[in-house]
Amino acid sequence: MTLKDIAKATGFHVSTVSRALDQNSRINLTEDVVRQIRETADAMGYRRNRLASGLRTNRTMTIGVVIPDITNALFPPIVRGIESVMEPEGYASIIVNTDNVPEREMRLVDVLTERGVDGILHAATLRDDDSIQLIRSHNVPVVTLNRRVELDPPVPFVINDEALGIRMMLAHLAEYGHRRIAHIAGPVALSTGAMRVAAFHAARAAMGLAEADCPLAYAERFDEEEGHRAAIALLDGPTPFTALLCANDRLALGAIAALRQRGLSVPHDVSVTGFNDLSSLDAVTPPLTTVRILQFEAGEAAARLLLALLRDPQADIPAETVLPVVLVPRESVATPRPL
Amino acid sequence: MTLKDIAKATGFHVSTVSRALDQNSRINLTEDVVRQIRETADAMGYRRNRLASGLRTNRTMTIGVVIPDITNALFPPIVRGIESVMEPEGYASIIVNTDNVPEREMRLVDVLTERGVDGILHAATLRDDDSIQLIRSHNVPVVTLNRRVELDPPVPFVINDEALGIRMMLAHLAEYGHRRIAHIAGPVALSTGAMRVAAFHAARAAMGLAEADCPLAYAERFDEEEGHRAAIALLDGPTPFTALLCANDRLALGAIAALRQRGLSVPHDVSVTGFNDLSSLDAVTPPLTTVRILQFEAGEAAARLLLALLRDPQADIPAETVLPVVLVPRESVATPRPL
DNA sequence: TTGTACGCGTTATCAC
DNA sequence: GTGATAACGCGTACAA
Repeated sequence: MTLKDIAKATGFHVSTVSRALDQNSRINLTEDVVRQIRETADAMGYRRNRLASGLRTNRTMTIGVVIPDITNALFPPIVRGIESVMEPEGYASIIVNTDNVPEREMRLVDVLTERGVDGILHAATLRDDDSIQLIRSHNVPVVTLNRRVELDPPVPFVINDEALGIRMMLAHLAEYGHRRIAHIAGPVALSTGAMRVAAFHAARAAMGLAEADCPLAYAERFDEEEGHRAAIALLDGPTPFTALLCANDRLALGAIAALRQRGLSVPHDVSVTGFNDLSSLDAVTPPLTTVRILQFEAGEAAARLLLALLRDPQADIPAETVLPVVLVPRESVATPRPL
Repeated sequence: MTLKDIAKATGFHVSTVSRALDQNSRINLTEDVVRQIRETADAMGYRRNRLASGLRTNRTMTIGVVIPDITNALFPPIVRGIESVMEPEGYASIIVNTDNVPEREMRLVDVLTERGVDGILHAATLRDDDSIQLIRSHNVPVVTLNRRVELDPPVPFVINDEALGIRMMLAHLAEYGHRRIAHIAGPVALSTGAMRVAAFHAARAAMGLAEADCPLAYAERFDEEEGHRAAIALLDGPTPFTALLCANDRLALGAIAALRQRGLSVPHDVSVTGFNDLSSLDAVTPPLTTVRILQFEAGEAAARLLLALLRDPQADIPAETVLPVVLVPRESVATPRPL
């Protein structure tokens, strides 16, 4: 079923049929002709060939979504948020997983641009990321979300209020009486890791906690294994602590496992906190005190920004969107036991 | 950068360039010409336009992946399994979420076929599913996974050994001494729900447990809310039970919440079991006894089947692939307390 | 071994 | 208002 078939069936010319089937050009046609063409097109089950259309218009009505790993519970809600905005507008999404490997990222961006995606939503960017440059060199609009990239000219981004989250959590721990608060920082190559550890330093200083009392360990990935390793490193370090503020939930889960291995109870011996509020964290033991971020909404917001760019590449869209976060107090924090 | 540009730069004709850049037709060309063309193509950064290529060949090197909901932890590993096979072969995936709504399913299949996907992996099929017929009417190869559809001619599928899983779990409970075992069945519109409840009946009878001692409740969706509702219904029913075998993990989680609300302890008052072994189920309280299925491997297997079909639509591939399951005993099962 | 010519399905831009 | 034509980039039967 092609335009040609409909043309033959109705007796009109292909171009007339094309116009009748297009919302915009339809205005130049007699209402009667439009109706007739559309009816037989429907009857014959005509469906526009998006490849041919894209070849002609340079628009595929497809976007690329770049994420680190869909099995990480952080990302599926983001993907659904994106879909909830893009799908009603007629856009489909090609999703690729980078595993935070730069080479993979570059190749996958190639995969996307080869298929002529109209734009890219990038939730896997590193702070210094060549793939963004690559995308730009193809003149493909891009918005990052969850993380940001530091580049000139700037890339519009949608992130969470990392600083506020860390501040609230630190204040929460202080309220319980903690003065010796350790931090497991995330990878500094990611904006989330970097921003959270910077916020930790700033908030700690502002609250008058001594730097010497608040030891730090850096995780190389945002996962349980690294959380475990970093917690052990802190426990084996010279500085005692009563609370452990982790840069995300998975680090916290790993840290809790490590503390238990060392015979420490959470929260009675050490309080532990996370960040993100992955689902079913209320079912773990103890239910984890954490910071809730807006995953679905981040996807929505970024998609809306991209949509504006797709309609008009010169559109003046906000460069920075920072979504609010909420403290979720549960049971992994208690009053400190005297050291 | 098009073939035309390379042709101009090298002095050869477009078709010669096209051939030089294609693995298969290259054999007809002088080695020297091929080298020269490929070198300048590389230097000029040529990349084949997959749209134009697809328009010509009817192959987009893109497949469609239909799942119910990516935020359901069951599916991300499946998606990665698919990707692990398809991506190295040059295929990209368009992923769509049906939410188990038939109308949505139909529209999303349209989205996929419009974009000319070469094949579809369908993990969201209903037992009686019109979207599969729709796919077939477009002559697009399809393999279902996780679930199966009952259609003639049959659609190749990759599923888990549901019957074995249920049998093993029932035997496990019986070993602990349970004779009064309730079942929360999944939606019978899904092959997983139907096969598990059928297996429950068969295994129960084979083990000599009285049907009257083993009450049933049907969930309308595989989620916590329905698990909760069904558990309450069983508790309010006339038949007492000491164990509750749930058709999947999420139903079990909901059921445990319901039991607790009624002041019952798991596993001391009632043993509860799940199916699937979603990640971090070992972190919940109590750690859930369940059946582990091979999610990633299911994705891999289905992708390999589809790949065979993409190479040769007439390929003789196995109609049924049943992956092994493993019982994972944890702490949600104990010896029954006398009624 | 290389070049010619055409068509895939659509749409933009003419002319009438 | 409608029709004719060309072009998007590529692949391939056919000719040379």
